[in-house]
Amino acid sequence: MNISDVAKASGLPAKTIRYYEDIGLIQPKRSSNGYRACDDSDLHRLAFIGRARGLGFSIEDCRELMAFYADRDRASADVKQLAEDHLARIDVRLAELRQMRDTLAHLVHACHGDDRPDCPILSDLSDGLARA
Amino acid sequence: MNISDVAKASGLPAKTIRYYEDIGLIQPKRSSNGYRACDDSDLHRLAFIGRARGLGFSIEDCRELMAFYADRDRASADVKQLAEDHLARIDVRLAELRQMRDTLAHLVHACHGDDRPDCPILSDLSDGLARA
DNA sequence: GATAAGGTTTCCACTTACTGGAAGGTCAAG
DNA sequence: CTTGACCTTCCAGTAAGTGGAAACCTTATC
Repeated sequence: MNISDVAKASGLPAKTIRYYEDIGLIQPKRSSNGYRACDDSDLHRLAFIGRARGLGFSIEDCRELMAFYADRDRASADVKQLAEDHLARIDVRLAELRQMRDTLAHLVHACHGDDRPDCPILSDLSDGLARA
Repeated sequence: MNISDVAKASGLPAKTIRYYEDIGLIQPKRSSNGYRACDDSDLHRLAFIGRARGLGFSIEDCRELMAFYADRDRASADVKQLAEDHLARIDVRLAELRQMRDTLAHLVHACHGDDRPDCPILSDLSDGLARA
């Protein structure tokens, strides 16, 4: 398969696939013309990475997950630990975002949004009175 | 005020304040020794930026918000529009994160996390069966 | 006056995970 | 034989800082 075929099959942009090769996530063979010749295992790895990235795992996490996947003898506890750490980071980020959203929604609601210049959003940013 | 004083007062790292000057968000005067001599208006601007960043506004948004703030005649509708757009982006991000979190939590829960190699997390990443 | 500690300056590099674009080689069709 | 669609590499840029080096300034102490 040429790169655009794998791109279609994996759902990843060709550019991204080249990048993943650059950073050593895949090592596809090359055809005599220099084109990447991806096989099913390359596609499988890319799909794996795509799904892990879709769950928010970092590239380094993906590297580790793939190493875990390749090591048929590793303990599932190791994988679970990695996933739990990631989950905890997501929860932190979620809490932050919810807080932002609530404050922002409150401010947006308070702003009448008409032709007049008076604006509670700017007032709040300016004087730092964050009324929840 | 020297930079460390403003850092303390604004809650921003000195490095960040220098960076904000680099990109033109503030233009503090200089003392004869070359040190930045920040006045209250610099501090006010930094605090404003810090709060806007805390609400997740991008630097470019901050630039615009400060322009709005400086323009006493702009319509509050303009500010509200900017904030609403930002709120909408946050909502999208929140929905994505929640989806990630739910899928991930499900997988973590399904993984027994012991010494054995069998692991639903890796299985899912590998075969792409995302059972919600 | 010397020295040491601590604050400040600039500048350069690095981070994450790509993405865009340029210059050029390859392939299949007509 | 040319056209268009692929493909290649390499360089640069993104967001928003952060880390560190080398050098200058200030203040206190000896």
